[in-house]
Amino acid sequence: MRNTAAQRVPPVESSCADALAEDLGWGLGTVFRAYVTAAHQAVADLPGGPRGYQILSSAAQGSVASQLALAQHLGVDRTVMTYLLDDLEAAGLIQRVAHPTDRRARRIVATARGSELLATLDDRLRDAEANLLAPLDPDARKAFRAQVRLLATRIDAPRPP
Amino acid sequence: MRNTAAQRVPPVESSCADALAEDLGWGLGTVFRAYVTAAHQAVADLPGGPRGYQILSSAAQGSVASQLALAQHLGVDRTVMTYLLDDLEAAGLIQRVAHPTDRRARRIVATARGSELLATLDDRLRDAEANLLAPLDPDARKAFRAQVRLLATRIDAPRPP
DNA sequence: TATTGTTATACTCTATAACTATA
DNA sequence: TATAGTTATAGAGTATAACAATA
Repeated sequence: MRNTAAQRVPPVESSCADALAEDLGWGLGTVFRAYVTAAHQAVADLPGGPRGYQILSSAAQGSVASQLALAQHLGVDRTVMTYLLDDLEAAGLIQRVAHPTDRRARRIVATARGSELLATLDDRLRDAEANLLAPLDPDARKAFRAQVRLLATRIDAPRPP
Repeated sequence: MRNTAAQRVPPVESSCADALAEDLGWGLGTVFRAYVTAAHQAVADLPGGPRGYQILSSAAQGSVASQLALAQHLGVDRTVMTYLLDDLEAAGLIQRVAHPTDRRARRIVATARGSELLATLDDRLRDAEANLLAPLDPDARKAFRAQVRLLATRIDAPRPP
C-alpha cells in the first residue's frame, strides 16, 4: 500500500491561506493575543500586566470580598493570586485588609495611589480597545462588546442548578 | 498623613461583583478560556490540543507552504512548531514534505489517517462551539462569528503600508 | 547575508503539596 | 472537617541562542 498522503499533495500556496478563518477557535485566539499584546503595552510596567489592571480595577470598585473570589473571577489559581497581590501591594497600589466577618479572608482595596494610576490606565486601555475594534463599524463594535459581555457573564456565573 | 485607603474601605460584597463585566479584556479572556477548556475536551488526546487541531485542519486543506508561515498564522514560535509537528507526525496524522521550489522549507500535509480523524474532531468542535455560543440568539451568534472573523483576519493580515 | 528548520538550554508561568489560621 | 491564604517545589510551556542547510 503506497503512501496515500504523498499521492495527493495539494498545490503549493504562496504562504498560509486563510483556511482557519472560519474557525472560531483560531479567531478568538488571534483576537485575544492581539488584545493582550496591546493591553500589555498600555499598562506599561504595572505589576502583573493586564491581569494586574483587572485586579486593580476590581479593588478600586470595592467588589473584592476575598482573594479566592477574585482569583476565580479572573481564572487564575489562588496561589498565583498571592504573587500578583504581593507585587501590587509592594508597589503601593492595593492593600490587603481584614474581612470583617471572616478572619481567614482578606479583602482587596485600592490605595489612593492605585486609584490615581487606574484613571490613567483606563484612558490608555480605552484607546487600545478602540484601536483593536477599529475594523468594525460603530454598530458592530457595540454589538460585539455586548455579546462578549453576555457570554463572559454567563460563563463566569455559577453553573445553573 | 493617615492611611487614606483604610479610611474609605468600601462595603463588603458577598463575593466578587461583576465590576469587570464592562471590561473587554476580562470578557475576551473569560470567553477564550472557556473555549480552550471545551476545545481541549473535544479534541481528547490529540497531540497539541486545540492547537494541534488547527495545524491538522490547515494541513488537510493544503494551505501550509512552510512551518514558519503556519507558526506565524497560529501565533506560536517556530521552535514550538517543531515540537508540535514532531508529535503530530509521530502520531501519523501529518507529514512534512519537501517544498518544490525552496529546499529549506517543509510543506505540511495531512495523512489519510489525519484527514479521517479531522472529520470526527470537526463534529465535536462544532458541538463545543454551539454550546459556548448558546447564550446568544441565532442572529447574534452569526454576527459574533462574523465579527471575530473580521477582526482576526485584519490582525493576521500584513500591516497596512 | 538572510532565511528555514532543528536542537539544547534557560526562562517564565502555572500548578501541586504541605502548612497555618480560621470557620 | 472544610476553607482562605501562604510558601516551597515541581512541572508545563515558552523563548533564546547556536547550529546546519539552503536561498
